[in-house]
Amino acid sequence: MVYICRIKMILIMSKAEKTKQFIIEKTAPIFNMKGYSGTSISDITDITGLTKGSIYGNFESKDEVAIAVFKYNVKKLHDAFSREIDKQTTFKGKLLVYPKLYSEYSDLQVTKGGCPILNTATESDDTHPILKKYAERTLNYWKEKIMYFIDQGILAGEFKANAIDTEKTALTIIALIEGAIMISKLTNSLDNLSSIMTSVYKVIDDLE
Amino acid sequence: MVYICRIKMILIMSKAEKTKQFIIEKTAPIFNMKGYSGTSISDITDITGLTKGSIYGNFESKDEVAIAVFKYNVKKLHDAFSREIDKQTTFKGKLLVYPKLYSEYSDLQVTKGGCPILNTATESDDTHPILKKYAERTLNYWKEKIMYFIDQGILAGEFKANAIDTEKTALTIIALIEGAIMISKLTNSLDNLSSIMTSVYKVIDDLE
DNA sequence: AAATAATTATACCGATTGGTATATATTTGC
DNA sequence: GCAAATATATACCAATCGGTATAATTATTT
Repeated sequence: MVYICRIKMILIMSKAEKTKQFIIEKTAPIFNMKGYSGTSISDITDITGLTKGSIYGNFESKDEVAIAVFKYNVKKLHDAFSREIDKQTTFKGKLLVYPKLYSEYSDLQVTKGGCPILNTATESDDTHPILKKYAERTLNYWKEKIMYFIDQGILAGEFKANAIDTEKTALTIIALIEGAIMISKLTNSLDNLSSIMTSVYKVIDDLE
Repeated sequence: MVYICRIKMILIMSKAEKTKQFIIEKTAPIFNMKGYSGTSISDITDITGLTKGSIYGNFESKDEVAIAVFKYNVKKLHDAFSREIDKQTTFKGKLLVYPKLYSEYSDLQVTKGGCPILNTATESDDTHPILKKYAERTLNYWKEKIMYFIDQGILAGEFKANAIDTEKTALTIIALIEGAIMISKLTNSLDNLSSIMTSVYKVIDDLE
């Protein structure tokens, strides 16, 4: 299903669209590792093997590449989690996918350079309002998703009603995960990552 | 006491040391907001009113300025918290200073641009090993401090013995705070900050 | 296969990057 | 207050920055 879609997509795509996608995929890890201001156009031409003219023939500006790359990185992460979440039959199970995936594989394999939301947020909150807006929207989308799982879990009788501050819980889970990624990357320790993930487990456990 | 020390320090300092300090103080918010690669030497000359020759007469390189600025920002934050921590008589009280200060004032007033550890960590973990090392050491210092308070709290009978994973708790508190700062800055919401701080309160409360 | 449209490469733009050599002020020790 | 030491300013460096006009090359349509 996914594969058929993918092949079909590639067949339908024009040359320009393919090149555009190629640039995005090749550049994604660079932007996520070096950041917006740390990534230069020559970084993009180096990694893609294309020339400046080709890059600017497919994108209006460095900003446009950065935005496309951010969306790509987020989608990649989103798909990886959705695949696991869809397998779960309970809402608690769906929520537990977050700490489970992070403590098992770590996000480093999905998007090289850490969490794109965290990276984009910390770099652009004082400097790049456009990228900031994209990061903010993504964060909000994630928060709403967690809140939805909690609310549905309450309706399904999985979690205790009345005593839960849904938004606070969602924000706490996100804060723990993002803080854990930062710590884990800084200390080069997957142990630290999974250690903090047990705290996320507890937050979710405390809902019932 | 603090003021006397400060005046004495200024009197003893040579011209160069004063200029050096002046550059650090003026540049501190810039580096914390725009990051290492986002801050240029001309940003430094602009904000200080000095010339390039003067900057390079006092610092060997941009790296050296960045390191000095990082240390300065950390010390500023450290002093603000230490002042409150020293007032507390119990170890639980000392631990509670972190969520208390963050939910009351927010760190934004102490170090403009957010938490220097978080900013430096996310920018330099894949790009700047020297700055990364400084951020890592600072994080470790903070972790050890929290662990010390928990351990001492256990010895003093404030917290329950045996059932506490000291390191995990310290990491969880730090992750929550750093994640909260990121979220709060991204969403421009102090409500989100204090909301997550209540989760830090709970982590500390659960120790007893 | 030819004509047209779209894509990529080349060569360039002015501005800015981090950094330095040297000249000019300014402190400092005596 | 004078001389030596230090600190600051000026003018410059090659390299790189993001971006563009145009030429050469490919795809696509007919």
